[in-house]
Amino acid sequence: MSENAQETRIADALIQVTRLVERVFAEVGRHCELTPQQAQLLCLLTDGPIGMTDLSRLLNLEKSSLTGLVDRVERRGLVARHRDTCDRRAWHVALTEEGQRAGAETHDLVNARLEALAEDLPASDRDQVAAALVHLLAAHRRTTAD
Amino acid sequence: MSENAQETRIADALIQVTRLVERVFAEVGRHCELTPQQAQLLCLLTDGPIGMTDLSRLLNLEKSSLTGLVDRVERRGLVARHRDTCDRRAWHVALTEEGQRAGAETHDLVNARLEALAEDLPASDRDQVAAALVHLLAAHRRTTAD
DNA sequence: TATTGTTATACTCTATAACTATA
DNA sequence: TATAGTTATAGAGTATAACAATA
Repeated sequence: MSENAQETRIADALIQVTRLVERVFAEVGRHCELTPQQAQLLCLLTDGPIGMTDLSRLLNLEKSSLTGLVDRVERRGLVARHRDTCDRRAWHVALTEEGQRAGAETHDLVNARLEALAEDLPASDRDQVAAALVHLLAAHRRTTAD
Repeated sequence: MSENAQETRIADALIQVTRLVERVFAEVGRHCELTPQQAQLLCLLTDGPIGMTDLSRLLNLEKSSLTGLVDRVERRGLVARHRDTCDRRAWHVALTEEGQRAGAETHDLVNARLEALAEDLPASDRDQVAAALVHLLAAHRRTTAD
């Protein structure tokens, strides 16, 4: 019974954290003149080019939805599509020079905001949350890998 | 340096958790024939009626955006607007009888999915994550209260 | 005057279905 | 046949600005 209450608290906390992160992306995005979705896309691409199929999986988007999102950001000159050298059907999405700047700024601001929240925690807690969240994500991956 | 890496891991983990929760709402919503946003709204309302201003704060939405969201769900007969007895400008949004069913099902499914992830954690970790997340959220509230 | 909520408008976001090109 | 990505379409979601009604 008390165990159940514990679990409910986790679900609630996860949902609230989600709204917090969404808000951070919205606010940082607005500061950079990006929609939340565009901000997320640019953040992902700061690690390097990603193929459309991988992107749609990472962002939980149908391929056609991603096409539109990439179109709009490409129209603004922030990303470019490059043909895959091995598979002529596939494309990689990469940041342009201007996109690098916007992406880096967005990425840094988002991380700074999220890290600032964690900074408030005792160092031991910080490690534990990170580890536990990673554990949680791994649990999900195992579930969906079925 | 290693501390910084730790913090970065938290930010990344929070972002990935966010995408996971978004996905859960999308999948559960689809199962209930609701959009992710409608599913979230109905989940919130399972605790009882909420005023428009409070809802817009809880969902991070401009008032006008919320008006549209509530309109669409009201058109489907899942919620109804009721005048505030004290303030004639204000309205409360409440689930209809049909909305109760949809909201309860959505709420239960979402919580079950999220709790299932946590179940995989050792009980001690579970408590710690919940506590730490709550701490994180409190840190944010303190920040925005300025 | 300030607050609550709506309307009007113009986008962006998104999924579904049908399609093209390549593997 | 299967996969990578696009196009067409329709609707949902969202913010901004201007507004109405009430406090």
